[in-house]
Amino acid sequence: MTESRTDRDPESVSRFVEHFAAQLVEAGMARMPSRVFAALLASDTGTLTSAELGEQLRISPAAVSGAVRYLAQVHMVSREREPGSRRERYRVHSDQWYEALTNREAIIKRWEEALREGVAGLGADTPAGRRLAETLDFFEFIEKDVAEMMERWRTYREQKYQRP
Amino acid sequence: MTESRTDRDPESVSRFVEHFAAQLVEAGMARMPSRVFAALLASDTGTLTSAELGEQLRISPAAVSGAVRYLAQVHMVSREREPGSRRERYRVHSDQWYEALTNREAIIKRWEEALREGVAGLGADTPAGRRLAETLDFFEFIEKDVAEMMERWRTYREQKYQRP
DNA sequence: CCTTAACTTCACAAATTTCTGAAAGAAGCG
DNA sequence: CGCTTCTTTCAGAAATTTGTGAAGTTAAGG
Repeated sequence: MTESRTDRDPESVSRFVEHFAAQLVEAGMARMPSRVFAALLASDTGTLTSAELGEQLRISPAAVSGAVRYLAQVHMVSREREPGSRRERYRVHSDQWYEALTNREAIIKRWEEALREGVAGLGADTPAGRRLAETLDFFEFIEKDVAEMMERWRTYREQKYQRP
Repeated sequence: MTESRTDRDPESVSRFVEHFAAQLVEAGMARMPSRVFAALLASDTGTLTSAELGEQLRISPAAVSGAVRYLAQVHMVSREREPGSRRERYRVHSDQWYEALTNREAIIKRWEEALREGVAGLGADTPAGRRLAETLDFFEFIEKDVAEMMERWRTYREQKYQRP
């Protein structure tokens, strides 16, 4: 007998969720957001309600709330309201995943700003100032290049998955 | 009167160090490694001894040791022994900076592995399995592209700074 | 309107991380 | 070889972070 979509092996799901979340944690993301994101990735529809997340991950509504607030802020998850209900659903779009990566831009921008101030403060003609300037140069270079890379990915993806 | 290289305005140095370190912390790096790295970036020669770091940042030798152990592990700093001394010097090469970024490869590799297992466990023909597969596809794509990007940077840099 | 389901916020307890001082461990130099 | 200087390790105190229960807020549905 073939399994319906709703009773997929919870064991397999949980194994993936915890394993993938562990990798995200190792990369610096907090635990609850990592677990919630992984659970959404592994869901059938790409959406889960707050209650489903709490039950599946064995965490309190408060923990779900905190995790989702963070994920929404960095654009890895979006929130939807089911019409005619007070349930909220959280959704992962497969393409938000890399938009989130692009959002590293904001971080890099601040690094660049700090470096610029450093060059000014220490003097562009000092050894340290030159080092900072070259570092800044590197960030400016990759920033531009990353944008182009994302463009290439979009092209590749549209062509491969026939879905703009 | 013009300042010698050794008595640059400590105020400016400190301002840059703490400001830049704060940005690194925000990006997920621990505080001491962030401060130590920033101090090295802002040093004249790109090298500092353990004692100099401790004094400048007002931290214990133990803290320096821990921070440097981490930085060396992720290849953001290398250790050198001054010949004929038991002093150790820590150095930041301007090009280790981006080699460290490349080291993100290791992290991405583990993500890919976890995703592959997920696809296998959930079934490549399920909605969730397809979502994971596309995410995996994305990582494989950018992994290749990042390598090429670093190559372009090296070329650009050599040409601009006349220093292979 | 009032009730009730659902999410959020808040204060706190628990767990974890961070940094230090003290002691132990290398390595130059006489 | 032993003294001295520098670095590392380790146990623990202090600070921070994390997750919870409980109270508070919002909005659907009668």
